[in-house]
Amino acid sequence: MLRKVPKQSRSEEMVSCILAGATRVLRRTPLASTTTNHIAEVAGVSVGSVYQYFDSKETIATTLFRRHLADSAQLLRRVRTESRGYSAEKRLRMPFVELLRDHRSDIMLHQNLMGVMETSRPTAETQSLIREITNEIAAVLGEEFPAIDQDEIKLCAALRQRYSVTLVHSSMIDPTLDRDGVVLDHFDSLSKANIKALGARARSRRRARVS
Amino acid sequence: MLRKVPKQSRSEEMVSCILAGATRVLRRTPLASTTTNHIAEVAGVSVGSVYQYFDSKETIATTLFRRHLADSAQLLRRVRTESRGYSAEKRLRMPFVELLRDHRSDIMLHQNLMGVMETSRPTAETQSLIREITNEIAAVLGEEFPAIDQDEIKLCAALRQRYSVTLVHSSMIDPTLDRDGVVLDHFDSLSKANIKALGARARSRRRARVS
Amino acid sequence: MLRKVPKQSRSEEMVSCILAGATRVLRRTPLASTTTNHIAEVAGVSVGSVYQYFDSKETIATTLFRRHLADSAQLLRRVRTESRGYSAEKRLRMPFVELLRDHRSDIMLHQNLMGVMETSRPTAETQSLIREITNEIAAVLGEEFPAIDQDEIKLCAALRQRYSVTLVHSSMIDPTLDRDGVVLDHFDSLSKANIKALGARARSRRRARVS
Amino acid sequence: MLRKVPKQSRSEEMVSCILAGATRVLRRTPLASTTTNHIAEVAGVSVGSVYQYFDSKETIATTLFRRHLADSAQLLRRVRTESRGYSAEKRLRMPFVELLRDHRSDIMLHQNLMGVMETSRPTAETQSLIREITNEIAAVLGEEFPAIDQDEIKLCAALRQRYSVTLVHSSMIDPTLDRDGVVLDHFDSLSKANIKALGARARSRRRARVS
DNA sequence: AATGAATGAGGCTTCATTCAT
DNA sequence: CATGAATGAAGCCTCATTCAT
Repeated sequence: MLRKVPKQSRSEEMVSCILAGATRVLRRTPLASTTTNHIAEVAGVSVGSVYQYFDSKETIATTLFRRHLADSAQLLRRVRTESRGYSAEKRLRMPFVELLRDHRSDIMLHQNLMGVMETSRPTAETQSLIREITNEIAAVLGEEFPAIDQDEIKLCAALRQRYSVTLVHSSMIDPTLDRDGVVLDHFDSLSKANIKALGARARSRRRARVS
Repeated sequence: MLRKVPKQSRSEEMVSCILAGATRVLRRTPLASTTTNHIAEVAGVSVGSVYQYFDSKETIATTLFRRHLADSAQLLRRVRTESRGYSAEKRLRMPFVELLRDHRSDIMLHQNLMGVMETSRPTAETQSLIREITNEIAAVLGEEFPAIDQDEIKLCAALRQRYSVTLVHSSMIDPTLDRDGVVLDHFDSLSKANIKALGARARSRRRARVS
Repeated sequence: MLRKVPKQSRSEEMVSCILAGATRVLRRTPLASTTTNHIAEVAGVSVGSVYQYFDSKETIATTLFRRHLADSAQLLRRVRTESRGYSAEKRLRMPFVELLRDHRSDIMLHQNLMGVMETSRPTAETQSLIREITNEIAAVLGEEFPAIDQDEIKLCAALRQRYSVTLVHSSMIDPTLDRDGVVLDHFDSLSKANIKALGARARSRRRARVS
Repeated sequence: MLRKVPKQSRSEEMVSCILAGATRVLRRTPLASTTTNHIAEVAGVSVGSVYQYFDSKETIATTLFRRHLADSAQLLRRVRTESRGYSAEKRLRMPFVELLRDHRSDIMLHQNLMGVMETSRPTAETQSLIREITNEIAAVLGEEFPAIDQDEIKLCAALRQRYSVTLVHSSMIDPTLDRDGVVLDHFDSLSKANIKALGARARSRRRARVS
């Protein structure tokens, strides 16, 4: 994805600069009206240098998005390893709350990053990161429901991930959701339904196998 | 919203043409890379005509989004009037299934429409349309639970609407989630929980009144 | 110049309406950013009607300019016939003062009308109107200097007309000229020089003829 | 005024190119019907480069006008330093003749430049350049009449400058006025009157001081 | 590598003019 | 004739990208 993998510290610094600049810009400006020149200016480097390391502004946004995904995956893994013994519901609620807080403090930035996903087809690396996140969720569910089929658990995990994301984004858009913990209430409802559905599907499958 | 309210039938036709063209374009192209000229071309009208009625492509998308909301409200109303006698759960499932199908057959179009919501603050008219949809849901719930307080019903309706939207969009962002009816299973779980909660509130209220 | 000479009262009314509208518009808007549609709107008629009577917005401005020239010529003629017996200097000062007042009350309008002159080559009719004005000035000078050659007088008249116009316009542009009668002082200086030059050329011609 | 102050020699060249191109265009085309693209094309640079340095064609014309003022000031200074010993009248006539010739060989260009003045309020820089020109005239007068009060001389210089401009523009609007040196004759009349007035003031002052 | 000036395709928008009603 | 919606050529301007220094 990077045109050139930075090997020297100077190059790494350059890339960090550009990404930091882009982050600052995307916090205030919709991606559509962001310009490469502006990113370069804010980053304190020249446009030429931006093109030294990135193919286009979409590439920059995508990189930023991948970093965000990687951070999220890491958060989930950390919480999972540190929370053994608690119920799946609790273990999955914690990172949600944290992500919610992160997003709220940088609404436009995250809207911009989401926009990247919506506009371009996800790359293999992006999909792999998403899978990593789903796997983390699935791991927690699997520890609570060891009897349930792995595929089934992965589906539930994927759905849960999706609506977590949707809820976070909804909370950024819809001001009525942005207070009194309404979003958390929704999350809890969906979470309960998610786990109940898991049980239901498990039972129906067992019945199907028996008959 | 429209720059000029069409007075002659010719104008109404013009607006329809433009919206139809925009629909066709947005089914294939992300809003960001859509151009006014392209919409005009596909619509078979001149750019000038587009600007006669719309300020920008965003305005067109917003109009389309409002039409979508209006269509959804109408669908709910139609189903409600045609399904008297059935259980609330069934009466609310039907339009969900239909909306789910609609969205999945036009994923990019609906992603584009959602993008409009995400980018701009909702207008009074948009909010009013959403309220209309909530009211339809509330009406169905109210017919099944005539004893329950209106405010209580409205709250449940609002929550149910949000869940539904969340699920539809989740299924849109990752279509693989709809294998094996996973989304529908989750909808059913949520729906049952929603109605159960309503019943619970009804009973507790009755108890409160008795004692 | 007019596409069609209005014969019926309705048509005349139409033309008056359009010119009145254009006048109102050009009082506030530079000709370059004036639009036919706006003129029509302010005039309270449809664009189509404007094109029924005028070829283009330039034609409208030109017509307005011609009316202004005709008015000026009429003013000069009136003052000339009513001021016999006074010195040429006084007789020519009076209309200047009046024109100065007129222009000051409608600065942008007159700037716009001048712009028409500067942009397009003057038509035969325009030139004829200007000649009419020059002739009025020449008549006054001729009455005071009956011995001087007619051609010489016409040249002086033309120059006087030109710098009168230039002074009026300068007074509109340069704020330092717009107070304490500075413009009038200039006019008087130029006027005196004009008349002196007339005498000087007369003498030099006489000398040339003699030798 | 310039969007960006050219730092590299390449940039200065660019700006010169654009101004040269604009000059060539404005010699043939009224500013109103001049386009940025056309200027760029004639200048042999891309539109983008034009916009890198100028906000609009008006800005370009304004720059050209300022250069013209600066050139005029320089001309006056040069003539003044090279003509010591001659009478003030002769020293001031020379640059007038030259400016007259310049303007007549580029009538439309100078009409366009004047148009800029008429359309926009004069900036501080423009006013400063005009003051510079007035100072040059005042310097010449001051050398001939060292006894006269500076303020008095400045007033005469300012008036003389205005007359000159008025005459030059008159001859531009109607070139036939320059047959037989009519404009020059008028200039001489005004010049004599101007200097006579100065002498008169000088004498009256001396008298005032004596008595 | 870094720089930043130069490029120019292409999007946006206006508005003079036409023409069906 | 009057109307005003429709047209589309043409100007404006931006900004992703290149490339000489």
